[in-house]
Parts: sequence; structure tokens; C-alpha cells
Amino acid sequence: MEEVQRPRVGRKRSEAARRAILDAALELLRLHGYARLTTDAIARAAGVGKQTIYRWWPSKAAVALEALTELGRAIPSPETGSLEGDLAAFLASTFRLLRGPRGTAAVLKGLMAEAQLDPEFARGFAVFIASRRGALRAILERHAGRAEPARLEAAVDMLFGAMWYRLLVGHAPLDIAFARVLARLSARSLRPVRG
Amino acid sequence: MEEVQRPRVGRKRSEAARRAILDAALELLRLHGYARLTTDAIARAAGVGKQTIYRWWPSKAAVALEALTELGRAIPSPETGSLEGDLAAFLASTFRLLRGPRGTAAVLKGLMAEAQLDPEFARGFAVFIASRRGALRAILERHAGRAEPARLEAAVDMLFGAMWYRLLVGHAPLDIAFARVLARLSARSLRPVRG
Amino acid sequence: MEEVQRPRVGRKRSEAARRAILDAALELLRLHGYARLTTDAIARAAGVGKQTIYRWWPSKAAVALEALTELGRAIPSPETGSLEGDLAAFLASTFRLLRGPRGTAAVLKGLMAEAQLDPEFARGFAVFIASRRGALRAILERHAGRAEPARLEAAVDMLFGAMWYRLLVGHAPLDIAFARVLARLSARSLRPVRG
Amino acid sequence: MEEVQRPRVGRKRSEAARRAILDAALELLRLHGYARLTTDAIARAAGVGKQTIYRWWPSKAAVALEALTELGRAIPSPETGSLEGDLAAFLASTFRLLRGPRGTAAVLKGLMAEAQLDPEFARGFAVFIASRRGALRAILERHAGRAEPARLEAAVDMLFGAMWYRLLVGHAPLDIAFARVLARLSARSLRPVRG
DNA sequence: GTATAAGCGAGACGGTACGTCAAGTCTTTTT
DNA sequence: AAAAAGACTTGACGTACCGTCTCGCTTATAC
Repeated sequence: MEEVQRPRVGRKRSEAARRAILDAALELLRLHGYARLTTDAIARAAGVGKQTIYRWWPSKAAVALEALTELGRAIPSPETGSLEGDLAAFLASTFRLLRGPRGTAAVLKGLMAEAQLDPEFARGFAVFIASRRGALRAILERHAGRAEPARLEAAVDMLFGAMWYRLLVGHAPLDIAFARVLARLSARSLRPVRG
Repeated sequence: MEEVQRPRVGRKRSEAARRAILDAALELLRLHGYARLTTDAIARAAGVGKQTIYRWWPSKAAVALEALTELGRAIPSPETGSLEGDLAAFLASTFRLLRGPRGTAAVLKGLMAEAQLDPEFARGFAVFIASRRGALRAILERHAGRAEPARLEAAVDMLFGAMWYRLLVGHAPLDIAFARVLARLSARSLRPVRG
Repeated sequence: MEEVQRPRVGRKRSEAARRAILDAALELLRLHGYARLTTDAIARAAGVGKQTIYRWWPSKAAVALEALTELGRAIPSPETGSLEGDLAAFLASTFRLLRGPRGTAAVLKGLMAEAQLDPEFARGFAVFIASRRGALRAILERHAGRAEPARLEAAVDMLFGAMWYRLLVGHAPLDIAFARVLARLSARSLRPVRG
Repeated sequence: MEEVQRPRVGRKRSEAARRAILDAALELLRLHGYARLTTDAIARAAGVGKQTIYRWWPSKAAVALEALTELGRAIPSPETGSLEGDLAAFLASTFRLLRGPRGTAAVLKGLMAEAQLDPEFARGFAVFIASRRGALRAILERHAGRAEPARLEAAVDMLFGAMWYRLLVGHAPLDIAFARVLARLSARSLRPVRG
């Protein structure tokens, strides 16, 4: 079921405008946080008409999501030889990105909020979440592939859940130590019962 | 450090208005969800002036939070004799409340969203979260009190984190089966390594 | 038809409160003008409950009106021997009061505005206006009593009208010179046609 | 001093919206009077967003003023050959407009009130007043041009003053008879002393 | 090479909700 | 019973953003 590719007529989408919008969105997010991000402000900062944003994205949240996806493209899936080691490395580099300079944590929090308020956006956000889950699930399967699927799923929920929970509530930091403890607990919970 | 108890003069806060506001808020949340909850609507439904809401609560989120706190007052902390059993029971009754008739899940999601957008509210919300954490922490300490504190904290984060994660993302249900798997994994991760 | 004087029971109306209210009202009018006068502010400044104001006056405009009436009690009706002279003297002292230190002009303007917006108050205000008209009318009748009543009425309208018009529109000052010109024109318009 | 005519970009002001707003304002004024006119009601009746009103007018009073100015565009300046005749005709047609079907009198009263309460609006209102004064002044100058300017000004104040005074206080009607008396008194007061 | 189709920056538009202000009323305690 | 204090309902205010709709241009293909 190919996409119909009829060679369209008229002016082409401006890559310059697209970049300017994404960059402006990230910049504004970094400066003021998601709550104070407005479509008007993005348009103004990007030197772009509001319609140009709405032509290509359904909402400001979608813009932020795309901007973010670009950033978070490559978190490496390391190979240390042990489940605990791989998990610790994966979580540590994820947490490091969140503490990064681009206000990534703020953006993620804002997107999760938006997903609660806008069901349309929630669907797009779920795709993003699923792709991250896939990466973590792959690590678990590499070392504990014989465990029941429900347990693997639950383990993923517990790891990413713990991350999001700290991210959203802010009661404790997402640091290396936390990455290590999570890895340790998770590895212990999944290992075969009998040595 | 006594609370100054100067016997106030003038008309007293109307308990009737307070109740009407909280009830109206819960009712509207149940009917339309948090995203469509407005201060005007609460005031109208409660037969109350908007100002009366703003006099006592800083935002509609604070109203919803208070309404919710009343509801969630008593989730029992069971005693089954084992860590896994207690966890499974606690999680199961928590999940049951979330599936309950008052749209509790929707309210919680909305509140978490609000906390991301309004730092002022985030502080109040954190108190609510902390009280729930305390209940779960108590169960863990009863059976695994000798574990390092950081591990207990992380275990709480993983359990409630997993719950919130499913609640917010909606990729899988919060059912009894999930409660059991979480309890199992958590118990295994905390038990002493050697029998 | 005597007023029934049944010796009322309970606490008596506090003259101190009455004075405090009128004084506070005048002071606030002088400071901020009528537009920014609020019942709350009067009550606060007078150290009085709002209800005490509403118990005795129907609106803040009525308070201002009473305060004003006290001030404007005695504008002398002079006797110079000529119509023109009497008019000039009467207008000059009226204008002088308006330029006085108590913000009288501002109060009058505010009351006229209120009368346009509140029919209830308009009635009370009309009484005040009528009493001023009476004073001016008396002067005219003293010297031009044989003129048709309609002309005397019209002359009063033209004199007070001119005053109010300048007061309300503010396009020109209410000074001695204006008082003299008005007196001159009015006297000429009313004198018998033939010497 | 040319008006800078930079050829504006973006969507143009909607004449349809402008008309709808002015028409709605007049209609509401006619129905309910100025005191009960609200920006919300105008917007609703005109099928327009409130912001569209605030974008082009600083207040509801400015809307009413513009609506009114359109109405009162043409009161004829008649030529009867005599000062008294011209004045009588001018005043009579002015009064007739005020009694007209569009609630003009009510609007004018409301605007004068507003001018007392809002200094910003007072400036705009003064322009309107000045234009009316100009028309009357022209008639006076045609027949009594040699009189001192201060007397002409005062005569204008007395005529329009009398009109506004009756309009605002409402103690007597603005009818033909009043127009005639005003014209008579005014003409007599300005004629040369000696035939 | 000229019609036709889209994209673009700008900005006005119809709406919804916000949080504030003041008006006038009602309730509690004190005098 | 009146007073001070202050909470109450009501209703309008002016602002902030939302997402849509023109306007006058600027590119691109298509004829």
C-alpha cells in the first residue's frame, strides 16, 4: 500500500522554516519551560507565520516532541556482559541526557503533561514512549530472555516508571547512584531462582 | 511554637460552600475530565461565587487535590505475613481505587499534569505524593528493614513509578495481574541473597 | 402629623461613625477622585464596617452627595443693587468654591456621572440641583421679576448650564472673568427692550 | 506632514466586524441604556470576539462615541437671515435628534458620564464636543462677528450648556419652545447696545 | 513564458478561560 | 440593636492564547 507520490505542484516546504521553528521551540523551552511556551512566541522567535506551524504540526506539543526526538536519537545500548552492567550503563546515559544543557528534562515533563490534557497528542507521545521501551526491552531480553513476557514488561515499567516518577515529582535526583541501584534491584528480581 | 489562635471576628468560612465546591469539582471531573474543568464551571455547579474559590484555593488544581485527598484517605495497609503478599494486596487495592467510579484515575493524571505546569501547585502535590510513599515504605520496612535505605527508596520509586507510568502513558492496564507481578519482582529484588 | 418618637431600643446610631464616613469619603475624593472611590475604601479609611454605610445610605454616591451638601451650605446671595452685579458675585463665589481645596469640582463631576448611571441616585441628586436653582432664580426674580417665567427658567438653565458644561467638559476655566461675562450677557438678555 | 502610508502586511481590518460592532452597540444602547452596556454583550450581539473590540477601541465608551458621531454627522446649519432664527433652527434640529428613535439622548448622557470617570476617554469626547461647538460658533460669528471673542465663547457655553444641563438633570424637556427661548435670549444678549 | 498551485510572513478574527475588582448582602462576635 | 469584621454571590472587566482565516508575496511546476 504505497503512499501516492504524485509530484506536487507549488512552492516546496521550506526547510529553513522547519529548522527555525524547531530551534526556536527548544530555545524557548530552555529559557522559560514548557508551561510558558506559546505558539505565538515560537512563531515570533522563528520569524515565521503561525500558520506555517499549524500547517505541519497539529500543536505546539508536537513541535516540542519532534524537537526532542531529534535530540534523543542515540542513547547507546551498551554491552558490558552482564544484565546489571548493561542496565546501569543504559540508565546512566539516559539520566545524563536529562540533566543536559537543552532543558531536556523540562521538555519531557511538559510533554507528559500535554499528553494528559490532549488525547490527540497522547497518541503521538505513546509512539515516542514505545520506542524507548523497545530499547530497554532489548537489553532485558538479551540477558533474561527466558523470563515470562509479563515479567519483562513489568521490569521495563518499573525502570522507566521509576525514572519518570522522579522526573515528574522531583523528590529525588536522577543520578548515577540511582542508575546503579535500579540496575541492581532489577537484575536481582529477574535472575533465575536457583543458582 | 504555638499556632496563634486569636479568636477571629467576622463571618466564618462557610463549610457549606467548601463542601459544595469540592463536591462540584469531583462531579465535574467525573463527567468531563480534568482538561475540561474550569473554575467558572465549578463555581456555577456549586452555586458559589468564583471569588470564594480563589479566596481559599490558589487554583482549580488545588481544589481537585483536596477533593482527591479526602477520597484516598484510607487505603488499608494489609498484613498477610509475607512481603510479596502485603505488596500485592496494597497495590491491588490502590489499583482498584483508580478504576473506581469517581474518575479517580483521570483526576490523578490531571493533577500530575498540573504539577508540571505550575510550580506553586507542584509543592502541594509533592506533599500528597510523599504521604502515599510513606505508606508503601512502611510495608517494605516491615519485611526488609535491614536493606540499605537507598534500596528501599528505589523500590518505592519502582513500584509507584510503574503505577504512574502505566497510568500516565496508558500502554497497559492497572489490574490484579500487574499488582502480583510487581509484588513478586519487588520481593525478589529485596530478599537476602543467601537463604 | 408628628413623627412617632417611640424611644428606640438598642444601641443608637453612632454619630462618630457618621462623621468618620463623611470625612473619609471627602478625603478619598480629594486624593483619588470619584472614579476610584470604593465603598470598601471608605469603610476601611473610616474604621467602619461596610454594612454601617449601607444601613444609612443607599450607595456611595449618596454619601458623597451628603458630604458635599454640607460643604456647599452657604454660598451667599449678595445684594449689589444691580442684576449684573448680583449675578457676577453669586457666580464668582460659586466658582471659587469649586476651585477650593476639597476637590469639590471632582466630587460634583462624579456625582453628575453617577446620576446618569443610577436612576435611583438621580432623584436625590435632582433635589440638590433644585435647591441651587432656587437660589439663582431668587436673584433673577429680584431684578427681573416681570419677565416671563419661561425666560427666567431658561436664564437659570443658561447660567448653571454654562457652569456645568465647562466643569464637565473642561475646555475652559471657571474663573472670575467667566463669571463676569455670564453676568453681563444674562443681564442684557433679560432687561426690558426699551429703556 | 504626510501620513506615513506604509503598505501594511497581513490580514486587513474587517469592515464587516467594525459595522457589526457599531450596530450592535447602538442597538443595545437603544434597548437597555448606557449603564447596562457591557463589552461582552456587544461582542456577543455582534458575533465578534471581545478582543476584536479591544483591538480597535480603548473602551466601550469609545465604541459608543464612534457610533454616535456617525449618527450626528449632519445637523444642518440653516440660513434664515437673522441670528435668532438661525439659532432657533439649529437648536430645534439638535433637540429633535436627541428625541430621535436611536436613544441618542441616553447615549450622550452615558458618554458624558464616562468622560467624568475615564480621563483617557475624556480626551476623545472633548474632540466630539469641540466639533459641535465649532458649528454653533460659526452661526454666532456670522451675525455677531464683531462681539468680543470671550462673549461669543460664553454664548456658546450658555447655549450648549443649557442643553446639556437639561439633558443630564432632566428637570425640563428639550422642546421647540425651549429652543425658541434660548435663541431669543441669546440673540438679545449679543446684539449691539444701541440700534 | 505564462498560468496555476502551493507555501510563506504577517496579523486580524471568533472563541474560551483566566484571575481580579467592586458592589451590595449576610453572618458572627463585640459593645 | 447597632457596630466592626469579614465571608458571601454576582457580574463585568481586560488579558492571554488558542487555532483559523485572509492578505499580498514568493517560489515552483505545468501547460
